[in-house]
Amino acid sequence: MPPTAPPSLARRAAVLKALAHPSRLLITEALMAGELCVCDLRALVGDDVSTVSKHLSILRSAGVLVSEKRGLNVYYRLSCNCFGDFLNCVDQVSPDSASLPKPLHNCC
Amino acid sequence: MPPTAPPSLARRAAVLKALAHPSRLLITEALMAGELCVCDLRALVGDDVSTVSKHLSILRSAGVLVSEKRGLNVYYRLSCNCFGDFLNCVDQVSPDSASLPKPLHNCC
DNA sequence: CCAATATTTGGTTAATTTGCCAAATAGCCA
DNA sequence: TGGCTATTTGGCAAATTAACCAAATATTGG
Repeated sequence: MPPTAPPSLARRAAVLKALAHPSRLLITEALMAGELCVCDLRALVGDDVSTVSKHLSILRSAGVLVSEKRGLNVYYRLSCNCFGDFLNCVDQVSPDSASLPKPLHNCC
Repeated sequence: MPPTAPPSLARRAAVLKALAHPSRLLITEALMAGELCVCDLRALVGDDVSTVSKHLSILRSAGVLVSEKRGLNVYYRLSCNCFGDFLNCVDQVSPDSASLPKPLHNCC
């Protein structure tokens, strides 16, 4: 077997699932500019702190984010800096294939 | 407003949600090699045909896949060819940050 | 040590998602 | 036309997810 095990379907899906929520994606996009503490992210998202904390927990256990406690605050940042390209691909997906005249070759 | 509206959070999240399921991701990966009909995909996934059809419907309405009917069969293919790079980013996310000794700089 | 602040965890309820079955729809050919 | 095959749709029960409140935990400073 290879030194790095082939990425399993479940593992890839878990990462995508972590990102597939508006609040969690908003958090991830915000962290592309640099680390933020939970209180910053709470203000950004607007939900209850406990809700935001659970979103962060999901992103962290999926490996998307890493955290570091400094004083009273916990700072979160992206574990990878490839999310820009990642989102570029997401954005290349057409707004809604059902609404397009031609079903094929929507983009790229 | 720009000719291409800025990609909304909800729109991006919807695309990711469509991909964030093991069966749907398996389908998407399989289609990277070229189009397949529903019966091929049913055999690949192993679920009931109606279940596979619903997965395909979700992927199509998210804009990830496009379909074309030829004869009795419906063929599905990717709307974009950027998914290879896309999955590379997903795979760069560490297996589980919680299991790593150091919380920072997991990858990239 | 005690109080104050920041974050996480537990628990509950509502909403969404999943996957199966059965039935409907569509295209092909005898 | 009638039957056959492929796919989609409707409906339902089980499982999962989301968001809130309350309570627990951790850290700093007086």
